[in-house]
Amino acid sequence: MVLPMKRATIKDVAALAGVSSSAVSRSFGDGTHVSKATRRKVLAAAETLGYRPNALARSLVGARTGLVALVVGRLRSPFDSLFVDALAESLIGVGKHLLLSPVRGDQRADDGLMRALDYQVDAVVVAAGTMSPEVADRFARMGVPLILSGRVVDGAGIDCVLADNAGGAAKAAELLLRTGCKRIAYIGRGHGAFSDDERRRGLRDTLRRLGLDIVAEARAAVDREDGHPLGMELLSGPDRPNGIFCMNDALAVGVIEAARDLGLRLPEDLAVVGFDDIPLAAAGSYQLTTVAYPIQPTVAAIVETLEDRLAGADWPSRVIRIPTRLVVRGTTRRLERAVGTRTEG
Amino acid sequence: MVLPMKRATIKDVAALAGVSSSAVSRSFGDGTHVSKATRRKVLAAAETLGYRPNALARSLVGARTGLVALVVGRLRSPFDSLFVDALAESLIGVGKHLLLSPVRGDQRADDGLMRALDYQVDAVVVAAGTMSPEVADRFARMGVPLILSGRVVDGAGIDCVLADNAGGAAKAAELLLRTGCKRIAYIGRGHGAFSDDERRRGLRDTLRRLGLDIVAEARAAVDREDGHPLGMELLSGPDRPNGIFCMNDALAVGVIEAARDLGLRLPEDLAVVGFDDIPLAAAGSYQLTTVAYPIQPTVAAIVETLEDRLAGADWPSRVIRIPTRLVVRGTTRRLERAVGTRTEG
DNA sequence: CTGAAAGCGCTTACAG
DNA sequence: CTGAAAGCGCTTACAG
Repeated sequence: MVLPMKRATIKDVAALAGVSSSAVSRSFGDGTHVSKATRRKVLAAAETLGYRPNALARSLVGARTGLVALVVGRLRSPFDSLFVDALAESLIGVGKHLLLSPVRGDQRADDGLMRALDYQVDAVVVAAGTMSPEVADRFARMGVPLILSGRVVDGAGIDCVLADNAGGAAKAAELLLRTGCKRIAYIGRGHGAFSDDERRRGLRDTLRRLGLDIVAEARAAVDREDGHPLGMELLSGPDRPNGIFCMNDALAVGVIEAARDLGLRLPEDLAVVGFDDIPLAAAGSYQLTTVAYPIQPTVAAIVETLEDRLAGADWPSRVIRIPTRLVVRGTTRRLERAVGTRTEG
Repeated sequence: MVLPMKRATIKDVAALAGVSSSAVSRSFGDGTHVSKATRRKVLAAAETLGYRPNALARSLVGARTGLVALVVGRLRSPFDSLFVDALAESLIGVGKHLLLSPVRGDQRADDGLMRALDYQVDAVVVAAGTMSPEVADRFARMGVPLILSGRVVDGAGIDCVLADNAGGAAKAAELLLRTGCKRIAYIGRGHGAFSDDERRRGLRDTLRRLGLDIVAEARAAVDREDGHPLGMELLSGPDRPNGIFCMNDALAVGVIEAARDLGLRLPEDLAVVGFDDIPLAAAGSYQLTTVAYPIQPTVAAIVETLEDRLAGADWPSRVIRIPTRLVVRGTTRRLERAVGTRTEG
């Protein structure tokens, strides 16, 4: 039986290589202030001992931990999991690791944020929950960058990355109008959720410019499962809408199911437009027209902002809007004059 | 403008409270060996300074880090993201934090595992990638528990948690047979993926016991997007199968799309059974019959095993099989004698 | 119960 | 280029 073996430390390597621990440390650092010969000896010793620097001890000295926390809610929508996946992968690319700080119940991201601080994270990305001013302030004072995903909050040192919600909603509204919808409804999350609010207002403002208004609204969580009952409700009433803009694709898919259960034809009786462009939107059974919110650019903007901040950038705060793109599929009617093109900016 | 403020340390608290750092440390520890009065003073001082122990420094001394790494691939299937979500949440419940170690391309989980080790994780859950014996051995020698999710690998100190794949596949096979399917195909991942292999064999063995065999097989990744072309291929041939068992629900949904594109009626012309029971399987548009692989018990078993190991349990290795359950929906024909019941064990 | 001291594994000025 | 020393923020025996 093999006895539990302690991890090799810098001292072990120094001893084997016949040098000081300083030399070992330098050999694993930027490689400066070490002779090639010393470095070679050190690396060889490290190899035989299977030595790898202890990231935790290293960060105690004042260097960065390489840890970035993500405060996130339930991974319900496919969009969320794709986002987490892309972020984790992207961070590895810049030598950082993602620490998950899940929060539930829509409330206090504060707990997750404070836990992250205990681990001396280099930065925190907040994608869910609400943040108290006290906690935000604390991050600012400690110089830990805070990046909000999907919402804008004013505050020194707080950067925000999110979709051009109003623009995307306007595109959806215009498409619905131009394809003949007059009674347009909105289904969203409600309760003051940031992106939801912006999308609803984007729709409303565009409609109002033409003298129309949202004819009905429903609020829910953001699941496909929630979309179904809300769709049923909205579509069973007396003054049925003939167009529905949904806060996201997951809800839209639920609405489509509901429309089918009611025997409505899409897009003849009802047009549906979603938001996100999750993979399922392209599935044959849904063919959902939607406002694409691309994940790669979003994650890239987050990581870039994060690196700028860690490099010392000290602008008061930055808001990056990710452009959206209308993807026209089968749940909306054809434009009278549209020919051939399926996607438009 | 507020100057960046250093985090309060144990010394700051000790000074303010007028005690030694030892006293502070004890007050934040198990609370033993401190008088109530001292403790109260310390906690008050900590409160005013906003002090919280540095988790990293704490773990340097030899205690645990509270970090658990998850080596995971792309979060493609909804099952994966639900799993990550449940695991992260469950770990918070026992005071641990999930560090994401994403790996790509199906290969070397080794990189992710070694990175995890650099952060002195208390344990690692491996849900993707292949692991070299050297790395597994290293974990064993260092006494860091390794828990495999979804696969069995022999090795000292390696525990495994996974579905009762053979049993689940047998249930699927029996249902297909009892509802009249004679030409049964399998669509899976191929390339020796562990669970895929077990499910395929479970199907084959059950069929063989009745003198039948799998009439066709297709290999793919595990996406819905992959299921479609494979379904097309399998269903366009001369000797079309009338029953397909898919390695997971995502693939099955793609197959359903393909069947529809070909004008096949489900379940009359073709029966489809999946595995996992993702939320989408219950959607009106799919109504997929599937072998449910429940996530909560799986995650619970993982966390429990992890805690047992950290508590010093030293059995050589443990394999936990999570029972599956057949959920009968619309993609399979009705049993001749079945009445009323939609779910059977 | 309490504090001074040593030490966890590293890095970083500081001399040489 | 190189090493001895101090120190990062904590905990843990060890005396008192």
